[in-house]
Amino acid sequence: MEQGTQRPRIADVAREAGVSKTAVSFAFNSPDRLAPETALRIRAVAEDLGYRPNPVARMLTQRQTMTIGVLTPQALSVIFSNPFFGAFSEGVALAAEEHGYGLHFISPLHGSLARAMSRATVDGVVAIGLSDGHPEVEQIRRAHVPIVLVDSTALPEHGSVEIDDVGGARAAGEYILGLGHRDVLILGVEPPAADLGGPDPDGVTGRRLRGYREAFAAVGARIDDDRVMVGPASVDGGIAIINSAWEDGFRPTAILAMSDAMAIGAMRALRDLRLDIPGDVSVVGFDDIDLAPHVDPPLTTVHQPIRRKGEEAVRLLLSVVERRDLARPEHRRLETRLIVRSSTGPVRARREEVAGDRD
Amino acid sequence: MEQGTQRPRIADVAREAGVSKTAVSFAFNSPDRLAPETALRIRAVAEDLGYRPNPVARMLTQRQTMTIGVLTPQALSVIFSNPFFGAFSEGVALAAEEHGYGLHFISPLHGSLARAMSRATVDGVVAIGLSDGHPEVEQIRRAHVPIVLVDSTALPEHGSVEIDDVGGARAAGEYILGLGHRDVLILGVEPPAADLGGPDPDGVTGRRLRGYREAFAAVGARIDDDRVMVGPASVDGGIAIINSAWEDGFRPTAILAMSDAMAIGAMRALRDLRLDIPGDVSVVGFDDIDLAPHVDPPLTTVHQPIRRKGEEAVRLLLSVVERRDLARPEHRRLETRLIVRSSTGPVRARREEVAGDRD
DNA sequence: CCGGTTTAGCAAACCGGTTTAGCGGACATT
DNA sequence: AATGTCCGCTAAACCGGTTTGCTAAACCGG
Repeated sequence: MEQGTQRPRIADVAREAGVSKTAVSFAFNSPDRLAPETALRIRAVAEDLGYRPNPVARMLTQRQTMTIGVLTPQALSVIFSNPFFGAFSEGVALAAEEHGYGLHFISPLHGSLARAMSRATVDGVVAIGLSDGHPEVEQIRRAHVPIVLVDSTALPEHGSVEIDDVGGARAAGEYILGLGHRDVLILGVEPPAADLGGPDPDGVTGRRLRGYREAFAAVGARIDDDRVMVGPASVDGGIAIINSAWEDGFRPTAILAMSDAMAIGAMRALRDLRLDIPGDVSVVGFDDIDLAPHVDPPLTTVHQPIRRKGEEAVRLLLSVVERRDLARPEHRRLETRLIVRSSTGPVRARREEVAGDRD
Repeated sequence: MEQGTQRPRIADVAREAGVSKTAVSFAFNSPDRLAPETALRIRAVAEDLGYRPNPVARMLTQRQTMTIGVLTPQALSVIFSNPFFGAFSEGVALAAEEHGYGLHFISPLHGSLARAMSRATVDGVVAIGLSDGHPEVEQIRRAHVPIVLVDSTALPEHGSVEIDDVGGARAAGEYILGLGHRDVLILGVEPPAADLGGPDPDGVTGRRLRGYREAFAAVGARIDDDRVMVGPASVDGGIAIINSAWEDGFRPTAILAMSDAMAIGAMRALRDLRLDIPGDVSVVGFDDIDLAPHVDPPLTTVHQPIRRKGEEAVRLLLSVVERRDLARPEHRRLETRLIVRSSTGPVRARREEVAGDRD
C-alpha cells in the first residue's frame, strides 16, 4: 500500500531487488553485463515500483542533455505570434527530432538573456535574430556553449545560417520599379526592445533596406529615410504603421514590407481605408509564409526557405556538439527569390489626385 | 594562458580565490553569509575565469528544474505548422515567463511519448491533444509528474483545461442551417498517427461532430457519416479533402471545418475549382486564428480563447507544482462563440444544377 | 588437480553543485 | 578572566544517478 510517497530512487529498486545500485543501472543501460534473469527481475521490480531514472542525475553524469536551445532576444509570447517563427521552429524541430534531441526555448528571463541561458540545460544553442548590438552578446559569447546564429553575424567565431536578404530585397525593389512605382513606403521589422541601439545597419532591417535602395539607386531613384517605418513584425504592427502613415499624409503607390505578417496587416489597413489592392496600392511582403498564397489578394513576396533555415542551423550546431569540433565555424547562406502573386500591379496614373489629397 | 580547456567548475574558482567551494556557492546564492569584500573577490575571480554554475548540477540538488514541458503526441514539426499551436504556445509562454519558468517541448522520441517524457527535465507538463485512446497514457500517468491536460479528459485525476467544443460546433451548425444549408461536408481533424484507435468519440473531432449533429437534429436534419472526412489540421489537409470530395462527386453547399487552417485550405481548393465563396459554397472554420479575419474572404469561424487556454493550463499546472498540492484536480472550461464574417451566406437556389453535376 | 580466463555483481568514486553542522576567533558581557 | 554570541568560513554529506576497479565463483583446457 504505497501512499503519496516520493518517486522511487535507484536505491529503492536495488534494495527491493536485493542487488546493488550498479546492477540496477546495468539492468537499464547495459543489460548484457548481467545474467539475463537478473536483469529481467530487476526490471520487473523497477516497473513494479514505477521507477524511472531521474533524468537530471543522468544528465549530470553523462555530461550531455540531449537538448538544444532556441534562443530569442524577444519574449516567446511575441515570437510565437509570428507565423515565420512557427515555420522556423518547424525546421528546427524536424532536424532535432531526427537526431533524438529535445527542444528548449530560451527567451529573456526577467529581461536578461544571459541569465536565461545560464539556467538552460542544453548542449547547444540556435540563436535567432540576435543582433550585433545586443547588450548581452559578450556574456553570451563567454558562456562556453556551442552556438549557431541565424540571421545575424554578431558572433563570427560561431557558425551561422543566413539568407540573401539584400538580393531578395533588391529583387522586390526592381520588380516594383518595373511596374512604374516610385513612391513607396518601407515597413521595417523592429529589433527587439532589448537592443535599443537604433538602426543597426547589419540587422535584418538594415540589410533588406540596403537591397531596396540598391534597386532604386540603379534607376536613379531613392528612398528617403522618412519613408522607412519600423514596427513589430506582426499583423497588428502592419496595421498600425499604415494607419499612422496615412494620417501623416503619405500616399505611396506601393508598400514594401519586410515581413509577410506586416504586409498582411498593411493590406488589411489599406482595405479599411477603402483602397484597392493592387489597383490603388501594391504590396510586397517578405518571408513567404504558408498563408501568403491564401490571403486576399494572394501576396507577392520574397520567398526564403524558412524551414530549411531551421534545419541547417540545427545540423550545423549538432556537427559541433557531437564531435566537439570547434574547428572552423561554418557560415551558410541560403537563397531568396521573388514570388509574384496578385497583390502587386502597375502603378495607376493618379498622381494628381494623390497630390491634391496630400497636405 | 588558458587553452581550449573545459568550462571551469566551482572547485577551480574556489582554488583560485583561496576559499572553499561553499564560499563560492555562497557568493552566488547567499552573499549575505560572507564578508562583503570576500563575496566581491570571489565573484571577480569567477567572472575572470568565465565561471557559470552548471545548471544541471544545480537542478539536481534543488530538485527542481524551473522548466515546464509542453507535451504533444504529434511530431513538433507537424505541430508548429498549425497556427493554432503557435497561439497556444504564446499563451503558455506568457504564463511561464511570468513565473520565471522555461519551456521545453516534448514530442514522441523514436515514436514513444513516454520515453520522451522520461528524458525530459521538467517540473510539470502541459499535455495538449493527448487523446483518451493513446497507447501510452498509462505510462504517462505513472510517470509521477504533475500534468495538466488541454482538450482532453484522458487523465481525470489531473487538472485540465478545455473549451466548449460541443456548444461552439452547435452554434456553427445552427447558423449554417439558418442560412438554409442542409447539404454539408464536415472536415474533421485527424488524431495523431500514434493512436490509431479510430473515431475516438471523446476526442476533439468527436465532440465537435456531436455539436454539429445536435444542431442538425434539432431541425430534423442529419449529417451522414460519409459527409465527415478527417485529415491533418493544416492548409494542405483542407485542400486535399476538398479535392478528393469533389472527385467523389460531393457538391455540398457548406463546409464545416474543425480548424481554421483546414477551412483556409478548403477555400483555396474551392476557388481553384472556380467556385465562389460564399456564393456557391459557405465555409465555417474553428479556432479563430489571428489570420482568420485577413484571408479571402474573411473567415466565419468559431472563436476559442486559444492564448488563454495556454495561460490557464500553465497556471493550473504551477499551482500544483509550486505547492505540491495534488488535492482536487481542477477542471476548467472556456467559452466558444461564433464569429460571423464573410465566408458564409444564404444557400443559393441551384439545387438542380448541382444535381445535374453530380454523378 | 591446477593455473588461467570468464562471468556476475559489488563497493566506492565521481559528476558539479548546495546545504548542514560545526569550528575558531573577535567581540560583548559580567 | 571566564562565558556567551556572533561572524566568517569550512569540511563533509548529499542530490540520484553512472562508471571504474575489483573480487569471488564458475568454467575450462591440459
